[in-house]
Amino acid sequence: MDFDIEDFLPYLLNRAAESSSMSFQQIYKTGYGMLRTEWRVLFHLGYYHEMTASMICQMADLHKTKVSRAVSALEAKRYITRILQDDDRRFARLSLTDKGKAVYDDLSIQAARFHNELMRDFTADEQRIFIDCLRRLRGKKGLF
Amino acid sequence: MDFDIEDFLPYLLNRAAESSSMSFQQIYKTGYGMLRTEWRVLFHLGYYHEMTASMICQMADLHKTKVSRAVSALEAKRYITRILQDDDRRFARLSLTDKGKAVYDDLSIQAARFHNELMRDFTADEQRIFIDCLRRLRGKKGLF
DNA sequence: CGATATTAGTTGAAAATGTAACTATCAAGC
DNA sequence: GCTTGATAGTTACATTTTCAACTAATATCG
Repeated sequence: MDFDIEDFLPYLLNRAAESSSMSFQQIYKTGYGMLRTEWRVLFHLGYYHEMTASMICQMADLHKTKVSRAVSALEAKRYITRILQDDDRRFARLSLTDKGKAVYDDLSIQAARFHNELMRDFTADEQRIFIDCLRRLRGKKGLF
Repeated sequence: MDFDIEDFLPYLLNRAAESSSMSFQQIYKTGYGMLRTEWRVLFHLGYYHEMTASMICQMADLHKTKVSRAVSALEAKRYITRILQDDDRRFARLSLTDKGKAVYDDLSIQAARFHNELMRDFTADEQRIFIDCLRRLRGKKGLF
């Protein structure tokens, strides 16, 4: 039950997350002037094709104000469009423009390469367990 | 080489990190009015007893401005003291006050409990591999 | 139908962070 | 000892994030 600073899970996770995110950030930041949240929104739309802002909030664990601002920024860059849903005009269906799709295509290839690069040092078993642990952890909330 | 959004490592790491950090944040935030960086600085000092700000920067992967501000905040709360080093007055040796030590003692117990709670669902093997992967990842930089 | 409650999303102000320029102290070379 | 160059840490300013209040549209209940 002793506290070992170097093994404290939230700390380890944060450092690993920051370290990997900062590296990859170079690509979408210098390449396309996007912030992390914008990249997140973009790849959700690239992957799931059409979503509302609140769906993105839920799936990506992002606050609605962050998504709202990211969506505005992406719209200003002409990477996405919003179309108000006719039967419920509170919703806006978001999707990528051709330009946004091209950016997604480029970045998703680089993301896959980056991911594989990060994983390269791990054995297949390690990779499987690692990813599995992360997924199981992701959903855990409100323990304390 | 396909891009699977749900397995993209930086994304998984970020969500797991955020999820666990937000939970634990409740404790030091509501209990002691600290921010995440302050908690990080505090536990480094509690664990390593005496450090300079730049040592903390290095070990905790924190920018010096963040540490500088956290140190000021902790000092204002009377959790730490700084003593200028006599032979090199650029350095300040940071250490916990009794009050700070008490806070650390409390929080480190809760941190250990929290950590174990998070780990509980994993087998011993999974835990070992998981932690090991995180540690190995933490150091990786500048791949891209 | 009309009042109230929800839900989607936006906006403004305050807090936090990142960047870059700064001060202060020490080290090295001449 | 004086100039130049590092290093520790701070501060000012711009960007980003967070929090709370807000608008607009729909749902619910009498």
